[in-house]
Amino acid sequence: METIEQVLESRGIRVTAMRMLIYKFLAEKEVAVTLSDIENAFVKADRTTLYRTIKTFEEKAIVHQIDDGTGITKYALCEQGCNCDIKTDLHLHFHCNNCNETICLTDHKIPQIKVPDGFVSENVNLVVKGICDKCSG
Amino acid sequence: METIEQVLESRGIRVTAMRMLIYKFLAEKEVAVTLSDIENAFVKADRTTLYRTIKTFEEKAIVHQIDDGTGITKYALCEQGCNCDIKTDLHLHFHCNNCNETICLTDHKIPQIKVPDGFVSENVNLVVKGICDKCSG
DNA sequence: AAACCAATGCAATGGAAGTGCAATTATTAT
DNA sequence: ATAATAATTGCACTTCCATTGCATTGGTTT
Repeated sequence: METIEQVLESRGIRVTAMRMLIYKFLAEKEVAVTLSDIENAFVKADRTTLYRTIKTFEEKAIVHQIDDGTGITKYALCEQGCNCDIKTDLHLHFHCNNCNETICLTDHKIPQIKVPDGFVSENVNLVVKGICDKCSG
Repeated sequence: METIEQVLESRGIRVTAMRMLIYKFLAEKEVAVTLSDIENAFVKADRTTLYRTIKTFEEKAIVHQIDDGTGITKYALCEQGCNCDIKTDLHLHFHCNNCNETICLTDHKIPQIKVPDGFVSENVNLVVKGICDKCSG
């Protein structure tokens, strides 16, 4: 089991208290979070710091960005099996229309999508919307 | 062949000069357009009018909204075969990373996506990113 | 023609994303 | 250990898109 420090260091991210807290916050969350979510969790910290921390995490490929169609970008930790640094990685996310939460279905791979002749597919963003398991129960 | 007036009236949209112009503009475009695109095409009209016109079109299901991940929502006419009013309709859009344009691939159907037990799929948003036919030539 | 309702224009607001710069903190070299 | 250096954080500000309230215009109906 890797510690948070080890995770950060192994990706070339300098360890700070703030970064460890934010990483911990993300790790505890089951769902993708917005910048506002993080802001609300760390009211003492500045928005810019939180913003740039997430951007750093994103650059170093320990979080990935999710566009679930709500208009607000969300972020989630890259789990085992999530190859966010690989361009051709296929993301599958589920957005609940009831509780408005977005979760990563990392173990659900996306089938190959055929595109017309002349088109080159580099990346696929797939968001399934509906009712999640908690809300449908 | 339906006239623009007929299209609008059949959906319960009152016909105005502005609305006909905007509809015509959308019909002539091959790609999905942003609100700014429409603004630039109709500099004499007010942004609010254009905005609300698009929203009206959207409510009446003659245009659909596209979130291609650029952060700016785009709109496109619902073509034949596009059942935007039907919840389970599967949208497939292609976003070109080179020219930044987004087009609807209405004739390309999306394979059924399996979701875990307890999840109910109502809608799927699928955006393929890459290089379009014009840019790859 | 009067009354009514929808459509349009103007002004302003809100929210999220992003940037420049100063201040602070951590790291490295002497 | 201390000075020099580099990275991180906080504050203020800006930009851009989306959205709303209200007054005004224009078209319909009686």
